[in-house]
Amino acid sequence: MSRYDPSVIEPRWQEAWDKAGAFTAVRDPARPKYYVLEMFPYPSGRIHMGHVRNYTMGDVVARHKAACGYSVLHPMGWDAFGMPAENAAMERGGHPKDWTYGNIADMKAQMKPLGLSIDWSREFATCDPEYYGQQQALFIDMLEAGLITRKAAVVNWDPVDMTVLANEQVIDGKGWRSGAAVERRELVQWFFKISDYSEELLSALDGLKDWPEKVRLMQANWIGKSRGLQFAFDTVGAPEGFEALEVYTTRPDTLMGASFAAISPDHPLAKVLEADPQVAEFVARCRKGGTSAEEIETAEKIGYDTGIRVKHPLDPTWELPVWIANFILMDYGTGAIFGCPGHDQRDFDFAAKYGLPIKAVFVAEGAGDSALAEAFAPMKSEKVRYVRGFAGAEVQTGDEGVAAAIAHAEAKGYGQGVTKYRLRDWGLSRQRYWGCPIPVVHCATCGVVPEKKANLPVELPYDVSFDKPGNPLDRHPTWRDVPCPKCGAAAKRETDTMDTFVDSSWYFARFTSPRATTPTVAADADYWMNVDQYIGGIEHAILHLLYSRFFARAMVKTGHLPAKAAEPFSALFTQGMVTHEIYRTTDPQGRPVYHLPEDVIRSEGGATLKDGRKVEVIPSAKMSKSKKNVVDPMNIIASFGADTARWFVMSDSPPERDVEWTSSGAEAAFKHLSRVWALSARIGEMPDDHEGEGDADLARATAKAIDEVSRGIEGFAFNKAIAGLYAFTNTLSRANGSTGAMKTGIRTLARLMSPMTPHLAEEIWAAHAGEGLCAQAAWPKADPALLVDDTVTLPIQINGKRRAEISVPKDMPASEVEKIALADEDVIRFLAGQPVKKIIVVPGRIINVVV
RNA sequence: GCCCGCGUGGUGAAAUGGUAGACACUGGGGACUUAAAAUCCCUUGGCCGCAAGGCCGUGCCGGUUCAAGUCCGGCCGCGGGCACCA
Repeated sequence: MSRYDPSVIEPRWQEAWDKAGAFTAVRDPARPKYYVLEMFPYPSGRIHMGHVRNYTMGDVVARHKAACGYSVLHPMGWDAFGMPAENAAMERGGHPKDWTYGNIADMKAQMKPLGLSIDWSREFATCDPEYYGQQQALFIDMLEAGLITRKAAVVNWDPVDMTVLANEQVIDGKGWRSGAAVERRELVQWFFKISDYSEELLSALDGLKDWPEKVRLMQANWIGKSRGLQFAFDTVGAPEGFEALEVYTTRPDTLMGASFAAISPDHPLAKVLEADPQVAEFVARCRKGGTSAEEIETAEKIGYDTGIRVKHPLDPTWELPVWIANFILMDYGTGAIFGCPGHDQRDFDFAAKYGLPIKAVFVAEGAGDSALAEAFAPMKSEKVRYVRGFAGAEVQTGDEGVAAAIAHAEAKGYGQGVTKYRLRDWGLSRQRYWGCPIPVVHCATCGVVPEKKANLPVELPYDVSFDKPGNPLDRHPTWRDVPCPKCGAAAKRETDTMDTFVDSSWYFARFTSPRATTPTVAADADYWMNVDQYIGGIEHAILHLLYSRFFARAMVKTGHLPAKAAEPFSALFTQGMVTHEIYRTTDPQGRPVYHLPEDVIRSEGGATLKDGRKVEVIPSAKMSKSKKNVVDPMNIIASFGADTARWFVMSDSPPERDVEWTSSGAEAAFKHLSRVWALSARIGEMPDDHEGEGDADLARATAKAIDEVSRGIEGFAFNKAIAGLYAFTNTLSRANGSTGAMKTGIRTLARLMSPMTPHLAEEIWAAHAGEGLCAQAAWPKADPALLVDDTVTLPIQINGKRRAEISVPKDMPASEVEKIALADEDVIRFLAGQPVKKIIVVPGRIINVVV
């Protein structure tokens, strides 16, 4: 008997599939279609275990659906623009384009041996001019449809390198290269008007039944719909034009607890006050640090008393001071608030720091003894007492209290109920080279002019240098100087490029007609859209998926997608991440340096580098290029083959859960596949006339395996499907059935394993006279009659503790079961003559005797 | 800081509110072998017990229920996202 040798088997079958065109997606109106897509990779150059897990999952689904008779589209491409290519150019020289295409070639060479059922004829990279040219066409259509606008936005500014930084490049408030303190600076940029779709993107979440609940919840919170009160304070001592100060609050029920008003450092009033050098200095202090929400909200709260006062809307004699505060965001509401330290933690922290009054409006029952509460008159309520309130208003809490307060304001005429969304417009401008050029020209006379579609793609120039920080397009000698497309006068091309999220917001649509000279083709988009199953990491739960939902709507509006594709992903599965320990040392400047697992020697007590230096081990976290905690699946494939790698990543851990990568399981997976190989060979050597015994049991086990594996795959419980395959393999290898029954068993096993281990499955299929390619054979069906056992074993509990069990025919009436249970000798022993109060019989499940 | 999730043996895990630990990994014991590897068999949550068997056990504290890993309330710990990482 020959040894299981994947290095011989796997290339053979990959060639056979190629030859048969087994995975070429065909638009076949006679068959139902199925579009399965895994989030496409960034071409870092190396695939890692997260990729293997992601693509194997998609491949299992694709192969299973194909076997079930669907016309399957399972494409692959490259999310190829982005900062790492520019960083590589800066660090190692070379060109981002060469680096990227080199990486694509390397990664594709690593993916091919995995034996994925991908239609490679549809492959593209987002940095292909044929792709981004169509993206530029979409941009122009969206601009004309009013979906794009220009406005000022804050960016991270590195004052030494004189360049814009990504949040990732801001470390502890400092630029990653220069080390200079980062500032927030305003820049005029392009925006997609995604906020126009806030309500629709929110309400349509309800229809996404096959999305994980948590992703819908995260998106809903991100969109952040709130109902609140907008009203104007009358000001005292404010500059001209600021006689009123508009504020928005989601807690108008706490209006009587107001102790100050505060405005954002970016508020128009603050800008006027900046004429005062003291204010200017304070505002400059507020601008220190990066733009990320985390940084802004965890920064120490600082404030500046402007000396301006506002009158409380319910009592004109009651004046509140107006502060400028760094924690007020201009992006949300009106950029101005009233502070109620009694009911808001941030306001409380601020008031405590600056000695502002803290007033409670609601006081919990039982807390009434505090000096604070006693100062006010008690009010009626179950849970709270209203201390200071609106004249004549009933005391209410929560949403009802907010609604009552809004109604009160509207009746009295000092404010209106307003619905706001936290969702901001999507800023797409990036001051970087390696992205899709924004196809517009700035003309002194015509203003902003879109490029003519005939001139697309606006291609990136190759002759650029990365020896200076900043965007090389900005200083390119000729690329930016072009005639105005409208008047022909000398004009300048936009040098900002698009956010890479734009590239990934429509690639799924492009896969339906990847070579077309328009972004999409109606017949193809109509047939293939929507994506029936989208698979990717939970880290994309908000941004990528929300942007894609917006883009699909924009493409419907501009005629590039059918209306049904407004929600582009019918079903979503978010796989868990593959995690790994992180290995860190520090450089002489005290900055962290990370090390690849393959460069680290891990031992019982700790870890060292090969040169003996000690390495700090940080607990397992998401595999990321920046932390270098990535493992190379190529080593596993080289030693054990792709089927082992695929089997290993699909077994054990449920796919939605994070899994820590360990090397121990790989060998075990290989051993198991070798056992299956040996089993297949043994059955192949059985004499044709062997009669054996237990064929009926074997048929039952086969049916059970088909059922378990099918349900496992359909329910995204691949680990359970594999558990079923282990059980069936064990049964089959211990069985002594007739030759015919054994062959049926091993053929079924091959068919059931084929989504996970397609090469081994083909080999076994061929050895046991399966017709054609296993990859193109129909999925087996379980005989339902064989799935039900005639007798069931029922546990008997006494007061909820399991004490005995009985075996009864599966359809025995409950009254009979009860009698048998009470006659059981273990039950009699445990009851010890106590009278039975109650007996619960759950048919086919359990019996509980209560005494 | 805000939003979301997760927590079960030595390990990965399983369990429509109904026998907790299926299926594996590791460990232990055995068979085969001159020996080792490979392979096969048994065993493997903890404690008590010669055994039969018993008690305890799903991060912690409480609650609902005939019955809770599962439902509810409160904590603790860990992880993901936070709009210019992809």
